[in-house]
Amino acid sequence: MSSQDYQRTETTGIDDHLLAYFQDGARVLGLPKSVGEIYGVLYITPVPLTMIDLVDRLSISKGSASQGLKILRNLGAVREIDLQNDRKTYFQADVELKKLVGGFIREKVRPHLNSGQEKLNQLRTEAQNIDDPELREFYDERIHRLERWSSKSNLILPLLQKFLGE
Amino acid sequence: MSSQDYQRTETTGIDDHLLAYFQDGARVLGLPKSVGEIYGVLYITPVPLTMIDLVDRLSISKGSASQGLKILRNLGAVREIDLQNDRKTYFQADVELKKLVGGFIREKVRPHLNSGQEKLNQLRTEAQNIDDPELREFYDERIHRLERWSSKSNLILPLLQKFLGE
DNA sequence: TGATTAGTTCAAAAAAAATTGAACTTTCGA
DNA sequence: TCGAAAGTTCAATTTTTTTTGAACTAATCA
Repeated sequence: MSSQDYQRTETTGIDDHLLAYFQDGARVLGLPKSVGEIYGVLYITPVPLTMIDLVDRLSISKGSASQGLKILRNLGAVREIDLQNDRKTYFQADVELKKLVGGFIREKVRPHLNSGQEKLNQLRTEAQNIDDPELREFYDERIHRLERWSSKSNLILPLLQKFLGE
Repeated sequence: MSSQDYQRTETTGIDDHLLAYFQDGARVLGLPKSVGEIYGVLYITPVPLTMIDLVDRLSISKGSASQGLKILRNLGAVREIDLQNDRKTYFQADVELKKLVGGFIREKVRPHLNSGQEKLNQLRTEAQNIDDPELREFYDERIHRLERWSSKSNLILPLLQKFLGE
């Protein structure tokens, strides 16, 4: 069964609502709407689809589809399928959220946490150069709070990942 | 000690890096940069500040400051202080992250989860109208996965809140 | 009361982010 | 080896979000 053969029938109402669901989901994660839509269509389609299928179905440009699929692949939300005797690449949603959660943490959360930690280190160094002891102490305390928060987040991420990834 | 009296001295380097830190933090939470900056300045200033102090310090418009403070107040990230014999309202950062985390979940996360759950209910209803039994089963299974995910998120939010709110 | 300052609101401008589409590369088949 | 289809890239455009600034309300004081 190829992506052309699969005919959709009475599912238009569902599809609209499903797309809205995934558009919203993308927003929450800070991803472009189109990325949510692409994942949505793949999620609800029983057969793998090509990029062109997505372009047709969603009326988006090849550029968007290509970019969106790249993002989804990097997140691990979408699987690539190469068939022999077929030049096209087919895509399928990874419905296990394990990978998606992991990918999101890896791509979107960790980098921010890490750069944040670096910035805190800089701040700590600079705070040492404050002459006024009272003010220095104040800064130290505030920076310390941020460091605690930062390490707490680092601590909780793997747990979150374990819990959410069924 | 009023907001005018408090003179900053050798903290310019720190302040730049601190602002960068909070700008980034705002981005992560999907908030405007200026909101992060406002919170940042309040966070690192030992005395409460007025809106005009923030306008001056950050070179932003009154409109931005007013809007930003509104957002921060709604999140519970910032406290309002009214002094008698003083028409101005002073603002202070709530450095306990408890409230900020709570506010963020309440204002930004919950609404999405709730509207998502509504959308899922609709989807479930619509799926019942699919004639083809095989296709219906497929949709049912996929929707069920989303429901599981949704309730899992609902379950974890209070825990997250408890853990992160020192 | 009128002048002055604090603060809000919102339409318009500016900035940022997403999307398009055309030019390009690669791959396969005839 | 050529042509056609798949897929990528990126400058230009469109859309969305944020910020500004001017007009407004409200409160204080002389």
